[in-house]
Amino acid sequence: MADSHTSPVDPPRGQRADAQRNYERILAVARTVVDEQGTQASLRDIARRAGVGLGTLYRHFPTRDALLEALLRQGFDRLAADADTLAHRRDAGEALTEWLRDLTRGSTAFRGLPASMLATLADAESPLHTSCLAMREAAARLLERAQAVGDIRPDIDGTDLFALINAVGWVSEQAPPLADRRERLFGLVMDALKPSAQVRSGPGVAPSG
Amino acid sequence: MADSHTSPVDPPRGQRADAQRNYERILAVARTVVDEQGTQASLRDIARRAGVGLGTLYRHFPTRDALLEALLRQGFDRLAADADTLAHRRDAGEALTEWLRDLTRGSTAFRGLPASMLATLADAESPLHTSCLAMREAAARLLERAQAVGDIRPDIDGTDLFALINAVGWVSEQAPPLADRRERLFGLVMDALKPSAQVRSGPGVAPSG
DNA sequence: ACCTGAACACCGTTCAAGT
DNA sequence: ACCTGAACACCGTTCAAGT
Repeated sequence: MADSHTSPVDPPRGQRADAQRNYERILAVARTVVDEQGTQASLRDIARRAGVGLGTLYRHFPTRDALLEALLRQGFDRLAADADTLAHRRDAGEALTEWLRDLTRGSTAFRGLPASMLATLADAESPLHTSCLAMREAAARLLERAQAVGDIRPDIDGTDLFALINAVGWVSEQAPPLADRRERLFGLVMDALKPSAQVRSGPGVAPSG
Repeated sequence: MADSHTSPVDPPRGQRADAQRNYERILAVARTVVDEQGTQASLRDIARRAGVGLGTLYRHFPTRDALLEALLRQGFDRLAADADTLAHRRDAGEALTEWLRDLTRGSTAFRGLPASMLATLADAESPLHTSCLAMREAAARLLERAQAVGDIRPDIDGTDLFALINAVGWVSEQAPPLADRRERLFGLVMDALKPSAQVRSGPGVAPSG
Protein backbone atom coordinates (compact mmCIF):
# COMPACT_ATOMS: atom_id res chain seq x y z
CA MET A 1 0.00 0.00 0.00
CA ALA A 2 3.06 2.29 0.11
CA ASP A 3 2.48 4.03 -3.20
CA SER A 4 4.20 7.16 -4.39
CA HIS A 5 2.01 9.80 -2.84
CA THR A 6 3.73 13.10 -2.43
CA SER A 7 0.78 15.45 -2.00
CA PRO A 8 -2.59 14.92 -0.39
CA VAL A 9 -4.34 16.01 -3.56
CA ASP A 10 -2.17 14.54 -6.31
CA PRO A 11 -1.68 17.53 -8.57
CA PRO A 12 -0.70 16.19 -12.00
CA ARG A 13 3.09 16.01 -12.13
CA GLY A 14 5.21 17.31 -14.98
CA GLN A 15 3.34 20.56 -15.17
CA ARG A 16 4.78 23.96 -15.53
CA ALA A 17 5.56 25.52 -12.19
CA ASP A 18 2.89 28.22 -12.51
CA ALA A 19 0.30 25.64 -13.48
CA GLN A 20 1.04 23.48 -10.47
CA ARG A 21 0.94 26.48 -8.17
CA ASN A 22 -2.39 27.57 -9.60
CA TYR A 23 -3.82 24.08 -9.25
CA GLU A 24 -2.96 24.04 -5.59
CA ARG A 25 -4.13 27.57 -4.91
CA ILE A 26 -7.47 26.87 -6.56
CA LEU A 27 -7.96 23.69 -4.59
CA ALA A 28 -7.09 25.31 -1.29
CA VAL A 29 -9.41 28.24 -1.90
CA ALA A 30 -12.14 25.95 -3.20
CA ARG A 31 -12.07 24.02 0.05
CA THR A 32 -12.76 27.23 1.94
CA VAL A 33 -15.42 28.57 -0.40
CA VAL A 34 -17.27 25.26 -0.79
CA ASP A 35 -17.17 24.95 2.97
CA GLU A 36 -18.85 28.34 3.19
CA GLN A 37 -21.27 28.17 0.27
CA GLY A 38 -21.77 24.46 -0.36
CA THR A 39 -21.23 22.45 -3.53
CA GLN A 40 -23.06 25.11 -5.55
CA ALA A 41 -20.46 27.70 -4.62
CA SER A 42 -19.68 30.37 -7.20
CA LEU A 43 -16.81 29.20 -9.38
CA ARG A 44 -16.17 32.83 -10.24
CA ASP A 45 -15.75 33.56 -6.57
CA ILE A 46 -13.28 30.72 -6.20
CA ALA A 47 -11.20 31.93 -9.13
CA ARG A 48 -11.33 35.47 -7.82
CA ARG A 49 -10.24 34.57 -4.31
CA ALA A 50 -7.55 32.26 -5.66
CA GLY A 51 -6.19 35.15 -7.69
CA VAL A 52 -6.42 33.31 -11.01
CA GLY A 53 -8.35 33.97 -14.18
CA LEU A 54 -11.67 32.22 -14.60
CA GLY A 55 -10.31 30.30 -17.58
CA THR A 56 -7.52 28.92 -15.44
CA LEU A 57 -9.99 27.35 -13.08
CA TYR A 58 -11.80 25.78 -16.02
CA ARG A 59 -8.53 24.51 -17.46
CA HIS A 60 -7.67 22.62 -14.29
CA PHE A 61 -11.21 21.60 -13.43
CA PRO A 62 -13.38 21.38 -16.54
CA THR A 63 -16.54 20.79 -14.52
CA ARG A 64 -17.79 21.53 -11.06
CA ASP A 65 -17.76 17.81 -10.29
CA ALA A 66 -14.10 17.62 -11.27
CA LEU A 67 -13.32 20.19 -8.62
CA LEU A 68 -15.48 18.42 -6.07
CA GLU A 69 -13.83 15.14 -6.85
CA ALA A 70 -10.43 16.61 -6.14
CA LEU A 71 -11.72 18.00 -2.87
CA LEU A 72 -13.21 14.69 -1.85
CA ARG A 73 -10.71 12.13 -3.13
CA GLN A 74 -8.89 11.82 0.17
CA GLY A 75 -12.10 11.19 2.05
CA PHE A 76 -13.28 8.64 -0.49
CA ASP A 77 -10.00 6.77 -0.38
CA ARG A 78 -10.16 6.69 3.38
CA LEU A 79 -13.72 5.39 3.34
CA ALA A 80 -12.82 2.64 0.90
CA ALA A 81 -9.88 1.62 3.06
CA ASP A 82 -12.04 1.61 6.17
CA ALA A 83 -14.51 -0.67 4.44
CA ASP A 84 -11.73 -3.17 3.82
CA THR A 85 -10.68 -3.04 7.44
CA LEU A 86 -14.21 -3.37 8.76
CA ALA A 87 -14.86 -6.34 6.50
CA HIS A 88 -12.79 -8.39 8.92
CA ARG A 89 -14.73 -7.43 12.01
CA ARG A 90 -16.42 -10.22 13.90
CA ASP A 91 -19.77 -8.46 14.16
CA ALA A 92 -20.84 -7.91 10.54
CA GLY A 93 -23.89 -5.86 11.46
CA GLU A 94 -21.91 -3.57 13.69
CA ALA A 95 -19.25 -3.18 11.01
CA LEU A 96 -21.87 -2.09 8.48
CA THR A 97 -23.46 0.37 10.89
CA GLU A 98 -20.13 1.90 11.74
CA TRP A 99 -19.14 2.29 8.12
CA LEU A 100 -22.46 3.81 7.18
CA ARG A 101 -22.04 6.31 9.99
CA ASP A 102 -18.70 7.26 8.49
CA LEU A 103 -20.28 7.53 5.07
CA THR A 104 -22.87 9.91 6.51
CA ARG A 105 -20.10 12.08 7.87
CA GLY A 106 -18.36 12.02 4.50
CA SER A 107 -21.45 12.82 2.49
CA THR A 108 -22.26 15.77 4.71
CA ALA A 109 -18.80 17.29 4.55
CA PHE A 110 -20.25 20.08 2.44
CA ARG A 111 -23.74 21.43 2.09
CA GLY A 112 -25.25 20.13 -1.14
CA LEU A 113 -22.98 17.14 -1.25
CA PRO A 114 -25.69 14.48 -0.86
CA ALA A 115 -27.35 15.89 -3.96
CA SER A 116 -24.08 15.97 -5.87
CA MET A 117 -23.37 12.39 -4.92
CA LEU A 118 -26.75 10.97 -5.86
CA ALA A 119 -26.66 12.87 -9.14
CA THR A 120 -23.70 10.71 -10.18
CA LEU A 121 -26.08 7.76 -10.50
CA ALA A 122 -27.58 9.43 -13.55
CA ASP A 123 -24.32 10.82 -14.92
CA ALA A 124 -21.68 8.23 -15.67
CA GLU A 125 -19.42 10.93 -17.12
CA SER A 126 -19.11 12.77 -13.83
CA PRO A 127 -15.67 12.52 -12.21
CA LEU A 128 -17.58 11.69 -9.03
CA HIS A 129 -19.28 8.72 -10.63
CA THR A 130 -16.43 6.27 -10.11
CA SER A 131 -15.88 7.28 -6.51
CA CYS A 132 -19.55 6.97 -5.71
CA LEU A 133 -19.76 3.63 -7.45
CA ALA A 134 -16.91 2.52 -5.21
CA MET A 135 -18.91 3.64 -2.18
CA ARG A 136 -21.93 1.66 -3.31
CA GLU A 137 -19.76 -1.40 -3.85
CA ALA A 138 -18.08 -1.01 -0.49
CA ALA A 139 -21.50 -0.75 1.08
CA ALA A 140 -22.59 -3.84 -0.81
CA ARG A 141 -19.64 -5.88 0.47
CA LEU A 142 -20.28 -5.04 4.10
CA LEU A 143 -23.97 -5.49 3.50
CA GLU A 144 -23.58 -8.97 2.09
CA ARG A 145 -21.79 -10.20 5.19
CA ALA A 146 -24.38 -8.63 7.48
CA GLN A 147 -27.15 -10.21 5.46
CA ALA A 148 -25.45 -13.62 5.50
CA VAL A 149 -25.41 -13.50 9.30
CA GLY A 150 -29.03 -12.44 9.35
CA ASP A 151 -28.39 -8.98 10.78
CA ILE A 152 -29.91 -7.18 7.82
CA ARG A 153 -32.98 -7.97 5.74
CA PRO A 154 -32.13 -9.51 2.39
CA ASP A 155 -34.17 -7.24 0.11
CA ILE A 156 -31.63 -4.40 0.22
CA ASP A 157 -28.64 -3.56 -1.92
CA GLY A 158 -25.73 -1.16 -1.88
CA THR A 159 -27.58 1.46 -3.88
CA ASP A 160 -30.40 1.45 -1.33
CA LEU A 161 -27.91 2.14 1.42
CA PHE A 162 -26.19 4.84 -0.60
CA ALA A 163 -29.53 6.48 -1.31
CA LEU A 164 -30.76 6.30 2.27
CA ILE A 165 -27.57 7.63 3.77
CA ASN A 166 -27.58 10.57 1.38
CA ALA A 167 -31.25 11.12 2.09
CA VAL A 168 -30.55 11.44 5.80
CA GLY A 169 -27.67 13.79 5.08
CA TRP A 170 -29.83 15.85 2.77
CA VAL A 171 -32.69 16.13 5.22
CA SER A 172 -30.37 17.26 7.97
CA GLU A 173 -29.04 20.13 5.91
CA GLN A 174 -32.45 21.49 4.91
CA ALA A 175 -33.22 23.23 8.19
CA PRO A 176 -31.58 23.60 11.59
CA PRO A 177 -34.40 21.79 13.43
CA LEU A 178 -33.76 18.81 11.17
CA ALA A 179 -30.01 18.92 11.73
CA ASP A 180 -30.74 18.16 15.36
CA ARG A 181 -32.52 15.00 14.28
CA ARG A 182 -29.77 13.63 12.08
CA GLU A 183 -28.60 10.96 14.49
CA ARG A 184 -32.16 9.93 15.28
CA LEU A 185 -33.10 9.66 11.61
CA PHE A 186 -29.94 7.69 10.94
CA GLY A 187 -30.94 5.31 13.72
CA LEU A 188 -34.44 5.08 12.28
CA VAL A 189 -33.10 4.11 8.88
CA MET A 190 -30.76 1.56 10.41
CA ASP A 191 -33.69 0.04 12.27
CA ALA A 192 -35.52 -0.23 8.97
CA LEU A 193 -32.75 -2.45 7.65
CA LYS A 194 -33.21 -5.11 10.30
CA PRO A 195 -35.04 -8.31 9.50
CA SER A 196 -37.38 -7.60 12.40
CA ALA A 197 -38.66 -4.57 10.53
CA GLN A 198 -39.47 -6.60 7.45
CA VAL A 199 -43.15 -7.34 7.73
CA ARG A 200 -45.74 -7.38 4.94
CA SER A 201 -44.28 -8.66 1.71
CA GLY A 202 -40.73 -8.13 0.56
CA PRO A 203 -40.04 -5.05 -1.48
CA GLY A 204 -42.60 -2.72 0.00
CA VAL A 205 -45.60 -3.70 -2.08
CA ALA A 206 -48.27 -4.31 0.48
CA PRO A 207 -50.55 -7.25 -0.24
CA SER A 208 -54.14 -6.12 -0.57
CA GLY A 209 -55.61 -8.94 1.52
CA MET B 1 -68.00 23.07 4.02
CA ALA B 2 -69.88 24.83 1.19
CA ASP B 3 -67.86 28.02 1.18
CA SER B 4 -67.88 30.68 -1.49
CA HIS B 5 -65.29 29.29 -3.86
CA THR B 6 -65.62 30.58 -7.36
CA SER B 7 -62.21 29.76 -8.77
CA PRO B 8 -59.86 26.91 -8.02
CA VAL B 9 -57.08 29.34 -7.21
CA ASP B 10 -58.88 32.14 -5.38
CA PRO B 11 -57.59 35.19 -7.22
CA PRO B 12 -58.06 38.21 -4.93
CA ARG B 13 -61.44 39.74 -5.71
CA GLY B 14 -62.06 43.42 -6.23
CA GLN B 15 -59.09 43.79 -8.50
CA ARG B 16 -58.97 45.67 -11.70
CA ALA B 17 -59.92 43.49 -14.62
CA ASP B 18 -56.45 43.53 -16.16
CA ALA B 19 -54.89 42.64 -12.82
CA GLN B 20 -57.16 39.67 -12.34
CA ARG B 21 -56.53 38.47 -15.86
CA ASN B 22 -52.78 38.75 -15.38
CA TYR B 23 -52.96 36.88 -12.09
CA GLU B 24 -54.70 34.00 -13.75
CA ARG B 25 -52.48 33.97 -16.80
CA ILE B 26 -49.36 33.91 -14.66
CA LEU B 27 -50.67 31.08 -12.53
CA ALA B 28 -51.66 28.99 -15.52
CA VAL B 29 -48.32 29.47 -17.24
CA ALA B 30 -46.45 28.91 -13.98
CA ARG B 31 -48.12 25.52 -13.63
CA THR B 32 -46.75 24.52 -17.01
CA VAL B 33 -43.27 25.95 -16.53
CA VAL B 34 -42.82 24.61 -13.00
CA ASP B 35 -44.01 21.27 -14.27
CA GLU B 36 -41.27 21.42 -16.90
CA GLN B 37 -38.43 23.00 -14.93
CA GLY B 38 -39.26 22.27 -11.29
CA THR B 39 -39.66 24.67 -8.39
CA GLN B 40 -36.50 26.51 -9.42
CA ALA B 41 -38.03 27.45 -12.76
CA SER B 42 -37.02 30.78 -14.25
CA LEU B 43 -39.44 33.47 -13.10
CA ARG B 44 -38.37 35.50 -16.08
CA ASP B 45 -39.44 32.68 -18.33
CA ILE B 46 -42.82 32.47 -16.64
CA ALA B 47 -43.44 36.20 -17.06
CA ARG B 48 -42.28 36.04 -20.67
CA ARG B 49 -44.51 33.12 -21.58
CA ALA B 50 -47.42 34.67 -19.73
CA GLY B 51 -46.98 37.82 -21.79
CA VAL B 52 -46.61 40.09 -18.77
CA GLY B 53 -43.83 42.32 -17.54
CA LEU B 54 -41.46 40.90 -14.98
CA GLY B 55 -42.63 43.48 -12.45
CA THR B 56 -46.19 42.27 -12.85
CA LEU B 57 -45.23 38.80 -11.78
CA TYR B 58 -43.47 40.22 -8.72
CA ARG B 59 -46.47 42.38 -7.89
CA HIS B 60 -48.80 39.39 -7.76
CA PHE B 61 -46.28 36.96 -6.28
CA PRO B 62 -43.63 38.79 -4.26
CA THR B 63 -41.59 35.65 -3.72
CA ARG B 64 -41.11 32.32 -5.44
CA ASP B 65 -42.78 30.59 -2.52
CA ALA B 66 -45.83 32.81 -2.90
CA LEU B 67 -46.22 31.54 -6.43
CA LEU B 68 -45.65 27.95 -5.35
CA GLU B 69 -48.17 28.33 -2.58
CA ALA B 70 -50.80 29.44 -5.05
CA LEU B 71 -49.98 26.46 -7.27
CA LEU B 72 -50.19 24.04 -4.37
CA ARG B 73 -53.06 25.39 -2.29
CA GLN B 74 -55.66 23.11 -3.82
CA GLY B 75 -53.55 20.04 -3.20
CA PHE B 76 -52.82 21.07 0.37
CA ASP B 77 -56.48 21.68 1.11
CA ARG B 78 -57.34 18.31 -0.30
CA LEU B 79 -54.68 16.59 1.77
CA ALA B 80 -55.90 18.27 4.94
CA ALA B 81 -59.46 17.22 4.19
CA ASP B 82 -58.35 13.67 3.48
CA ALA B 83 -56.60 13.56 6.83
CA ASP B 84 -59.86 14.44 8.55
CA THR B 85 -61.68 11.71 6.68
CA LEU B 86 -59.03 9.10 7.35
CA ALA B 87 -59.01 9.98 11.04
CA HIS B 88 -62.27 8.04 11.31
CA ARG B 89 -60.97 4.87 9.72
CA ARG B 90 -61.06 1.75 11.87
CA ASP B 91 -57.49 0.75 11.08
CA ALA B 92 -55.39 3.66 12.34
CA GLY B 93 -52.13 2.27 10.99
CA GLU B 94 -53.58 1.76 7.55
CA ALA B 95 -55.10 5.24 7.61
CA LEU B 96 -51.70 6.76 8.37
CA THR B 97 -49.98 4.75 5.65
CA GLU B 98 -52.56 5.72 3.09
CA TRP B 99 -52.34 9.40 3.96
CA LEU B 100 -48.56 9.40 3.89
CA ARG B 101 -48.70 7.82 0.46
CA ASP B 102 -50.91 10.70 -0.67
CA LEU B 103 -48.51 13.16 0.92
CA THR B 104 -45.67 11.60 -1.06
CA ARG B 105 -47.64 12.12 -4.24
CA GLY B 106 -48.32 15.72 -3.29
CA SER B 107 -44.76 16.53 -2.34
CA THR B 108 -43.48 15.14 -5.62
CA ALA B 109 -45.92 17.04 -7.79
CA PHE B 110 -43.00 19.15 -8.99
CA ARG B 111 -39.31 18.49 -9.11
CA GLY B 112 -37.63 20.35 -6.27
CA LEU B 113 -40.77 20.47 -4.20
CA PRO B 114 -39.50 18.30 -1.33
CA ALA B 115 -36.67 20.78 -0.86
CA SER B 116 -39.03 23.75 -1.02
CA MET B 117 -41.29 22.13 1.54
CA LEU B 118 -38.60 21.24 4.05
CA ALA B 119 -37.10 24.70 3.70
CA THR B 120 -40.26 26.13 5.24
CA LEU B 121 -39.21 24.63 8.58
CA ALA B 122 -36.45 27.22 8.73
CA ASP B 123 -38.44 30.08 7.22
CA ALA B 124 -41.58 31.01 9.10
CA GLU B 125 -42.17 33.93 6.75
CA SER B 126 -42.59 31.70 3.71
CA PRO B 127 -46.14 31.53 2.36
CA LEU B 128 -45.61 27.78 2.30
CA HIS B 129 -44.83 27.66 5.99
CA THR B 130 -48.44 27.59 7.20
CA SER B 131 -49.47 24.93 4.70
CA CYS B 132 -46.55 22.73 5.60
CA LEU B 133 -47.19 23.19 9.29
CA ALA B 134 -50.72 22.01 8.61
CA MET B 135 -49.31 18.91 6.91
CA ARG B 136 -47.11 18.16 9.90
CA GLU B 137 -50.08 18.58 12.21
CA ALA B 138 -52.29 16.39 10.08
CA ALA B 139 -49.57 13.77 10.11
CA ALA B 140 -49.31 14.12 13.88
CA ARG B 141 -53.05 13.55 14.35
CA LEU B 142 -53.11 10.35 12.31
CA LEU B 143 -49.85 9.32 13.92
CA GLU B 144 -51.17 9.70 17.44
CA ARG B 145 -54.04 7.31 16.77
CA ALA B 146 -51.74 4.78 15.17
CA GLN B 147 -49.37 5.02 18.10
CA ALA B 148 -52.20 4.64 20.61
CA VAL B 149 -53.19 1.38 18.96
CA GLY B 150 -49.58 0.24 18.96
CA ASP B 151 -49.20 0.23 15.17
CA ILE B 152 -46.37 2.77 15.20
CA ARG B 153 -43.44 3.17 17.54
CA PRO B 154 -43.91 5.97 20.02
CA ASP B 155 -40.64 7.85 19.51
CA ILE B 156 -41.79 9.58 16.33
CA ASP B 157 -43.55 12.85 15.68
CA GLY B 158 -45.22 14.62 12.78
CA THR B 159 -42.05 16.42 11.79
CA ASP B 160 -40.23 13.10 11.51
CA LEU B 161 -42.89 11.85 9.12
CA PHE B 162 -42.84 15.06 7.13
CA ALA B 163 -39.06 14.89 6.86
CA LEU B 164 -38.98 11.22 5.90
CA ILE B 165 -41.69 11.53 3.27
CA ASN B 166 -39.92 14.45 1.68
CA ALA B 167 -36.63 12.59 1.87
CA VAL B 168 -38.11 9.70 -0.09
CA GLY B 169 -39.56 12.13 -2.60
CA TRP B 170 -36.26 13.93 -2.92
CA VAL B 171 -34.26 10.74 -3.41
CA SER B 172 -36.59 9.56 -6.11
CA GLU B 173 -36.12 12.73 -8.14
CA GLN B 174 -32.32 12.67 -8.03
CA ALA B 175 -31.83 10.00 -10.69
CA PRO B 176 -34.02 7.75 -12.83
CA PRO B 177 -32.71 4.54 -11.25
CA LEU B 178 -33.84 5.90 -7.88
CA ALA B 179 -37.24 6.90 -9.19
CA ASP B 180 -37.86 3.21 -9.80
CA ARG B 181 -37.22 2.56 -6.12
CA ARG B 182 -39.60 5.14 -4.76
CA GLU B 183 -42.29 2.71 -3.71
CA ARG B 184 -39.75 0.35 -2.20
CA LEU B 185 -38.06 3.11 -0.23
CA PHE B 186 -41.43 4.35 0.93
CA GLY B 187 -42.19 0.85 2.16
CA LEU B 188 -38.83 0.66 3.85
CA VAL B 189 -39.48 3.88 5.74
CA MET B 190 -42.93 2.69 6.72
CA ASP B 191 -41.43 -0.50 8.07
CA ALA B 192 -39.03 1.60 10.12
CA LEU B 193 -41.99 3.18 11.89
CA LYS B 194 -43.31 -0.08 13.25
CA PRO B 195 -42.70 -1.01 16.86
CA SER B 196 -41.14 -4.27 15.70
CA ALA B 197 -38.34 -2.24 14.13
CA GLN B 198 -37.60 -0.44 17.34
CA VAL B 199 -34.69 -2.29 18.86
CA ARG B 200 -31.68 -0.85 20.69
CA SER B 201 -32.60 2.15 22.76
CA GLY B 202 -35.26 4.66 21.84
CA PRO B 203 -34.18 7.66 19.82
CA GLY B 204 -31.34 6.16 17.89
CA VAL B 205 -28.54 6.61 20.39
CA ALA B 206 -26.99 3.17 20.58
CA PRO B 207 -25.85 2.11 24.03
CA SER B 208 -22.12 1.47 24.06
CA GLY B 209 -22.31 -1.73 26.15
C1' DA C 1 -53.98 50.99 -9.20
C1' DC C 2 -51.47 48.61 -12.04
C1' DC C 3 -48.11 47.57 -15.81
C1' DT C 4 -43.63 47.82 -18.07
C1' DG C 5 -38.95 47.06 -18.90
C1' DA C 6 -34.47 49.04 -18.13
C1' DA C 7 -30.93 48.85 -14.66
C1' DC C 8 -28.07 46.49 -11.42
C1' DA C 9 -25.50 42.88 -9.69
C1' DC C 10 -24.76 38.62 -10.15
C1' DC C 11 -24.11 33.68 -12.62
C1' DG C 12 -21.67 29.61 -15.92
C1' DT C 13 -19.18 28.82 -20.03
C1' DT C 14 -16.34 29.75 -24.03
C1' DC C 15 -12.56 31.41 -26.48
C1' DA C 16 -9.45 34.88 -28.88
C1' DA C 17 -5.50 37.12 -27.55
C1' DG C 18 -1.63 37.17 -25.08
C1' DT C 19 3.09 35.32 -22.71
C1' DA D 1 1.78 25.22 -22.48
C1' DC D 2 -0.62 28.00 -19.91
C1' DC D 3 -3.01 32.31 -18.35
C1' DT D 4 -6.29 36.09 -18.84
C1' DG D 5 -10.49 38.41 -19.05
C1' DA D 6 -13.86 40.05 -22.30
C1' DA D 7 -17.99 38.33 -24.45
C1' DC D 8 -22.29 35.92 -24.45
C1' DA D 9 -26.42 34.34 -22.64
C1' DC D 10 -28.60 33.81 -18.95
C1' DC D 11 -30.43 34.80 -13.79
C1' DG D 12 -33.29 37.44 -9.51
C1' DT D 13 -34.74 41.78 -7.81
C1' DT D 14 -35.83 46.64 -7.76
C1' DC D 15 -37.89 50.73 -9.21
C1' DA D 16 -38.63 55.04 -12.13
C1' DA D 17 -41.60 56.05 -15.68
C1' DG D 18 -45.67 55.40 -17.77
C1' DT D 19 -51.19 54.62 -18.34
